[in-house]
Amino acid sequence: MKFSQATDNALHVMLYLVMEAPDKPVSVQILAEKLGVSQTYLSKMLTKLVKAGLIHSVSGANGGYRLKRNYEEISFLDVIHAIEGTTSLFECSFNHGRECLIQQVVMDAERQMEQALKAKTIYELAKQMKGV
Amino acid sequence: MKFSQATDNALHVMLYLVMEAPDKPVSVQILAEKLGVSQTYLSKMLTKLVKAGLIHSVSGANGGYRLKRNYEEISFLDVIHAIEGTTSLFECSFNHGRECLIQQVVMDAERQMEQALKAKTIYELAKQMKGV
DNA sequence: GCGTGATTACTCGGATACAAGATGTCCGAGTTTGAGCGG
DNA sequence: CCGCTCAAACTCGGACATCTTGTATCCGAGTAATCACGC
Repeated sequence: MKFSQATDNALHVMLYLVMEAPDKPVSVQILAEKLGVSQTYLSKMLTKLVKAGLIHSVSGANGGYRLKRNYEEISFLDVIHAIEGTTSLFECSFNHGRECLIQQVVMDAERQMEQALKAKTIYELAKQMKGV
Repeated sequence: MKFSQATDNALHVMLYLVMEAPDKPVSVQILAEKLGVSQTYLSKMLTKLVKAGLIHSVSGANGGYRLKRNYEEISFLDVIHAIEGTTSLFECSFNHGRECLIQQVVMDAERQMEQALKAKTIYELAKQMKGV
């Protein structure tokens, strides 16, 4: 159980967009270059971010990916859910009559983590970095 | 990113041992039967639990697996770490000069979850279930 | 009756196979911009 | 100077290849308890 590389990339892309180009579309080419990963793979993640409604895709010449209007509100959890999916991290595979108490304990802990990720926005982090 | 089936099994095995046989060794055969999984696969997880120091293995006839003395103190986190490993869930793969703030945010959230898992013991849950 | 050896019931660990998911690449189709060309 | 066409620069999405990891099985080696046998 680990966060995937894709999540790592997605978070860095979002941070880059927020810091460097909150209003202009940026091509995959440039984003991939900045991160040092392949264009085609990065585009997979960007597609997921688009489907999750975090960014827009602008097709055609001078196109690329652009943040949506409400980019200040995008949290870490939003990005992570877009890439990793929103299903619970733990699912009991046994069907012992009552609800599984083990599952409840683990899911409670999971919610703790999600709450922390939800509280922190990309925008907040960007401001913090510019301040440095 | 999900908790593995193995973790699910391990937690249930531990709960079973604490509830039903805190002092006697139980063979893999019986444990596997109770959970409805294969013996050979379950033994892999038990081996990990042994290496993590959570249980003992008793070889020979009438052998099996037995809890260690301090079984009241075993937390969910102990079991999960034994199976999943203790490495951090998130590692930034870019080496931008300074430390990665993204990583710090995610790791902070991770620690929140771990703290919740550390606070809950298997023994506590067993008492709770017997009370029902 | 007592010791010795064989049998039995276990764990332990390595080798292996298989499936799923993450990672990574390639290419054809659609879309918009902008430049070039002809009237 | 205006409008039309065409090429270029993009994204989009599917098909595919590869690698790692989780899941699962099998089997031989080692170990402890128990039973049988012989003295």
